[in-house]
Amino acid sequence: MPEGPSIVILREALSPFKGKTVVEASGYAGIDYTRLSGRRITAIKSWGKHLLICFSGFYVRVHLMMFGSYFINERKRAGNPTLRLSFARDEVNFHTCNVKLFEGSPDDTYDWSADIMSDEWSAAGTKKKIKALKKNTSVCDLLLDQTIFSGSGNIIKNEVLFRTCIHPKSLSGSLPDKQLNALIKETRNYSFDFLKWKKAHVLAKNWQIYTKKECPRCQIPTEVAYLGKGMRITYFCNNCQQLYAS
DNA sequence: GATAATGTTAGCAT
DNA sequence: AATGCTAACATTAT
Repeated sequence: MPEGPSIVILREALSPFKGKTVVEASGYAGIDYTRLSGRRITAIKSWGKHLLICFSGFYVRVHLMMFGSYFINERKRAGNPTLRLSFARDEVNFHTCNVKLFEGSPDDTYDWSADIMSDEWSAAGTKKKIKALKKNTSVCDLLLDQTIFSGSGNIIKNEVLFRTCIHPKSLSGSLPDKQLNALIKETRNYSFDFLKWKKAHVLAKNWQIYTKKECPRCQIPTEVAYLGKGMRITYFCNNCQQLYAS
């Protein structure tokens, strides 16, 4: 389900629970659920694909992975939740996700400037991190690297490379400054389009290259390949996406 | 019913 | 020591 923008939607949906006290927590994540009982939620935050439910002195990280789902004041038909938070009048259920409790505050460990959806996101900081990478890092891996583009996923990768006319087999160290800047800027920009379209339930309708059989610019058939370390599916146009890999 | 898909990481191997 | 690869996990639509 989730790339960064989808987690922003989740964070916003849970924002009314800030200040509320957890009456009981349960599930099969294996965390110490008793820690949450009677504790007040101090903040609902997110970092990339991580949802952070914050309490005084600790926080719970929820990662929806590939198939995670959540239900607010309703329950999934089948299956037990990984995490259930029961409040006086409400209930939140998370299914099929990775849940972990951390001591301290998210500020201790998270680099907010890496989060493509954050107010603190930094283009300059992102560029600096990319420059520090090996020059032969593929742009496919780059756009899925959560320490650099926290929240970017496979859809964002595909659409951003198409929008910036960069061939997915390009290497980070071979990108001219102009293209590198465009890549960084467009990753954030598209992510906010993603958020807007996801909220309006028209995300897939606005895909230009992802899952497409034909390039919307050239009308020639798109290429499909499994690229990068993770061999993730990649759609691109061989004609209008320029290869930088000298 | 098989397949593949918006993801990550522990653990082993090099 | 650092890097790389694989298996594992879990759900749902096609």
